[in-house]
Amino acid sequence: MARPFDVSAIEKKWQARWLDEGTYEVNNDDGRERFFALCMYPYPSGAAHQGHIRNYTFGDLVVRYQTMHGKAVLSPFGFDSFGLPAENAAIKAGSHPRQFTEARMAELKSSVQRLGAVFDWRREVYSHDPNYMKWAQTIFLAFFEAGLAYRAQAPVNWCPGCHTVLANEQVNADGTCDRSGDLVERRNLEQWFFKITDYAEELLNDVDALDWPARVKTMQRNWIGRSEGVEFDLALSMDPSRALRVFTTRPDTGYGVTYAVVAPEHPMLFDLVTDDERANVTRLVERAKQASELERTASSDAGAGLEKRGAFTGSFVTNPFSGESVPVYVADYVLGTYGTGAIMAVPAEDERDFAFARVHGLPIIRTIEPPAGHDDGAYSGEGAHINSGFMNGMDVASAKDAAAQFLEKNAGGIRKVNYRLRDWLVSRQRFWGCPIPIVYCDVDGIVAVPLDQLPVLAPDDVVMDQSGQSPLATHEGFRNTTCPTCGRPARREADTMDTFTDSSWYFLRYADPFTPDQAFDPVEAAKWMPVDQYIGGIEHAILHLLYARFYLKALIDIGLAPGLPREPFKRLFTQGMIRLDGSKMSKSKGNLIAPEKYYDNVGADGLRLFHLFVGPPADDVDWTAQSEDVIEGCARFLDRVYRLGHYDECFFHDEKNADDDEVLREVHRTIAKVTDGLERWSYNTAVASLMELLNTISRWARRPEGAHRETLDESLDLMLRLLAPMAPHLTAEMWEGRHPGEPSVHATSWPLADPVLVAHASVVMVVQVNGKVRARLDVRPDISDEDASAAALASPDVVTFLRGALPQRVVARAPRLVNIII
RNA sequence: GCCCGGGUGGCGGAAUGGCAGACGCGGAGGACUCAAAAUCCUUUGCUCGAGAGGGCGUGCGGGUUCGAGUCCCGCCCCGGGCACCA
Repeated sequence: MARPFDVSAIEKKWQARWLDEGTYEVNNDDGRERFFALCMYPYPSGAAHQGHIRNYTFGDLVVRYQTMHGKAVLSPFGFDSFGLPAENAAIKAGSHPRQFTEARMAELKSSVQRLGAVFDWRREVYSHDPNYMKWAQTIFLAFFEAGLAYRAQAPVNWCPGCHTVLANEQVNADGTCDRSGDLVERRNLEQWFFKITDYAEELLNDVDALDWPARVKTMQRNWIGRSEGVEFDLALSMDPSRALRVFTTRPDTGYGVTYAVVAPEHPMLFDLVTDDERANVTRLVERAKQASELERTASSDAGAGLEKRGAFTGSFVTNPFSGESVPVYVADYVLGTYGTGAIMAVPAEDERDFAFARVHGLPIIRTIEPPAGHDDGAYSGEGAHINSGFMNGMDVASAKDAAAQFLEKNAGGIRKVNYRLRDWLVSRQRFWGCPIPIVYCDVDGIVAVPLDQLPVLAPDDVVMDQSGQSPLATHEGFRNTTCPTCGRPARREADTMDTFTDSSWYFLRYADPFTPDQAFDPVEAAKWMPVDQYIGGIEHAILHLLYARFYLKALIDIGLAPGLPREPFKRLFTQGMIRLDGSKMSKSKGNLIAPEKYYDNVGADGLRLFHLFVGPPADDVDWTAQSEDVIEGCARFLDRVYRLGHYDECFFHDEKNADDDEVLREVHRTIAKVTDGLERWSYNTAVASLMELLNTISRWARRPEGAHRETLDESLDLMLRLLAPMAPHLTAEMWEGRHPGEPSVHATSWPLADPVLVAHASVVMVVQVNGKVRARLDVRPDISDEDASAAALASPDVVTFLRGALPQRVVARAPRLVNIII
């Protein structure tokens, strides 16, 4: 489309100026009120895609808006530059992931600059910068010192597609890899973990106070999964001196325990198995070991396959409530990693136990009277206890308490809180990540690399063959070293850290990237933290946001971040994703609509306006054939702003009159609406009210009788200031033309609505008869209910409509409405 | 199965319990033009009516209220998250 101004020239001019003049650089000693605005650390996948554009459009609006409020706004940029795609691409191309990554970084950087998003580029940080790695490794070692990083053998998730282990958080519910979609395998490996479970309680409690979207908070709470219950002993019937320890959240249903179950991984399992049952049990355990999570959880509902998936051990334990002997089974529906890895089974009140009991012909004893009409299945709701000795008649809560006391007295019971959250597995058998700075010595064991030898950098000549072994393990020059403690030959750790470790503290480095001798100076970081507004995708609702919260708490506790707030992100906004044909638009799906094609035509301002206007920022956007038209519509709006600003077809008169005043009032109402819209993330309506204002001003100034020139200028200036955070290039250019030699529009303050002007001189009052609109009257905004009713009843339309009928009742809500009931 | 969202014109979407459909896209008609593009103007929920005007309309069924897209109860459908966590 033909544009009335040179889009490219204007945009290039201002982008260069913001960059060259360091307009959006802020120093840590800035005296203004501070605001930390942050978009999530992007993975450099190449030129920005629409998701990035959306993210930085919102982020840049916040930066410019808060700056216009007189604040020192920290707006940093950097790259989450380690990661698998670069390594895989490098393997394919026979190059080094660094080359690949840095080329993609340059592309992404140039396309966010092309959008006109402004940053303090002096603070740029990227994960594979040796200077960043040094501090990443220092933090790892500090965690190690403090016992927060440890090495353990554990059944872990192995992704055959990614050739590495994954954290629990990276495995989907169906047992597939979050990244590659491959079915994840279980392997028993020795790996590094971070003790995030130490923080489960605090991570859960602190969620409450966060100004985050409710659903993200819920997802975090669910992921942590706190449950209160009792851990106690089930004594072996044959040998009461030994016991099976179990955890339950429903001790009140103890009289209904008709069997017990241990997980296939349970350490006591083979003590319990009798000779007769050994073959069956072994078969089940072998199968469970090899089964993927998917297979193990697949047929959960129907009850199909349950028979195969459980076996009698031959042993019995005593139900401490009833004193009866009940059989012990092994079944893979019980997890080795949760609670004690063993449960008391109550089929009447637990669906899973019920399904298993049905298949294996185990007795079912109700301990809670189900409500009338309940089928014969498990009932886990409220109700009075039956068949429960001392608990008969009690409700669930009091029975739980009574049962807990009973178990404390008679079965070694203790009340316990369990969490679903597991420790964070951070080892990755890949090359393109930050090496774990550890050395293994036959004499001294696991030894930290001395701080003055950091960073540990991977050599460049490593073969990345995806054999499943860490690429670094095959590089003898890297692998062989000497023990820092005893000097004898030793071997380096060959795994790298999960890249989520990099994104767990980058915001702290942003706050103080200048300190040479530590990751960040806590005094400097405290000046900016917490992040006032964090913006990113919903896909990070659990992983990144949970890890980063953990990191900050841990850093404070081990003394690396004294004085910092314990939560990193005060406010979070999660933008909707962009979909094309129903699926998420992403590089990996290959369904990108590149922003470049719009830059030359509608320009960055037009594209930004589209993302602001197309719908609520939190909602997903469906990219359709219509999107192109809407983008053009946004550009058309900017063209009209430009033409009006140059008085195309405008006429003028000298004496200010009531029409002119009314337009100025509309301008002030728009200030109020736009401000409100920007504050509550209703960007689409903020843009809409500016469009409306443009229509109003434009119609007024182009009437033959014309507009008052000074009022028009005042209105245009205010409109440009409101539009400045949304369409920064055009508004900067127009402002410069209208105010040569004065500070830029972005250096002006955010307009304040004058409450006197916002108030309406007269308002339209609706008159209803029986709830239907029958008349509209102009009234003063401060009209009383009585006067409003009188005016309504006197209005000719109403009189005609009533035709003498007598009002039964008149409801007045002055000045908005009067409803006459007949 | 459980927990969140959501369901409004042809489309994206607006609406502190008070004029449903702001704003934009698309459509129709018109002005300008030799013509087109661009621009501007008018119009645009459905329906009955020549018109004035009327009726109906926010997934479905009830309810509260003078008044419900909005609140309550019961459903249906769509999207997302979680799902043997004892």
